[in-house]
Amino acid sequence: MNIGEVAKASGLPAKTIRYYEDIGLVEPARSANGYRVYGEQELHQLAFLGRARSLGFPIEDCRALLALYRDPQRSSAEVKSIARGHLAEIDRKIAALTGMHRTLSHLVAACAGDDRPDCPILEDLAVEPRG
Amino acid sequence: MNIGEVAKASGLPAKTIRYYEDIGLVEPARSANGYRVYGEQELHQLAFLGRARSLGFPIEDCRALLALYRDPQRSSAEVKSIARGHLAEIDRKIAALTGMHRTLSHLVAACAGDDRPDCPILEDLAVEPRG
DNA sequence: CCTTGACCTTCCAGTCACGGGAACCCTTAT
DNA sequence: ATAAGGGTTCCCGTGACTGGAAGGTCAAGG
Repeated sequence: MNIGEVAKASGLPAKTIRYYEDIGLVEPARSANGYRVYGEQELHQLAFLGRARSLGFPIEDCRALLALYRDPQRSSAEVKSIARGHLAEIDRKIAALTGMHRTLSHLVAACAGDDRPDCPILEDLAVEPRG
Repeated sequence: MNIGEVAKASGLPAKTIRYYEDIGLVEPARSANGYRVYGEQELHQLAFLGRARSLGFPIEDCRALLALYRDPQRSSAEVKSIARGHLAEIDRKIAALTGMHRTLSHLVAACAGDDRPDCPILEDLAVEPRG
């Protein structure tokens, strides 16, 4: 398969697939004309990466997960540890966003949104320095 | 005030303050020796930016908010519109993260985490391409 | 045989919001 | 004279791609 077919089948853009080769994630063979040639295995691995990325795993986690995926001697504990780390990161991000949401939604609710200049949102942002 | 004092008072790193000048957000005067010189007004504006950034507003939103902050003729409607746009973006991000969290927490719960290779997490990631 | 169009290739630049570090200048105190 | 602790500019790196330029390859049609 050429990169276009693999892109269609995996759902990843060709650009992304080349990038993954660049950083050593999935390295296809080359045909005589220099085109990338992918087999079923590479296709599976690219789809695996796409799914992992869609769950928000950073690339380095994906690299580790892919290595475990390839290794029949892996322990599920290693996989679970990576997933738990990522889950903790997700929790952190949700907490940060939830805090912003709470503050901002209060401010938005308090703002008249008319043509006068008075605005609780700006008043909140204009907090005293050093206070 | 020199950049160090302003950094302390505003809570922003000096690097960030220089960056904000680079992109035209807050442009201080210069003293004879080339040092940046900040007044109270600039300090307030930098603190304003720090607060806006801590609520997750992207820089271009901050630029617009700062312009409104400076403009006594502003309408609160403009401020509210920016805030609502950002709030929508936060909602989008929370929804995406919540989806990841749901999937991942199920998978983590289902994984034994022992020294055997069988792993529901990897099985989920190894979804069939094109299916 | 030539051309067109759809592929493919590499490489470079840009994204966002800074942070690290080098190399150098200014001021004050010892 | 020198050392410490400010300040300055400039360039590179981050994460995970995306866009675009310049050019090679291949199959079909006139």
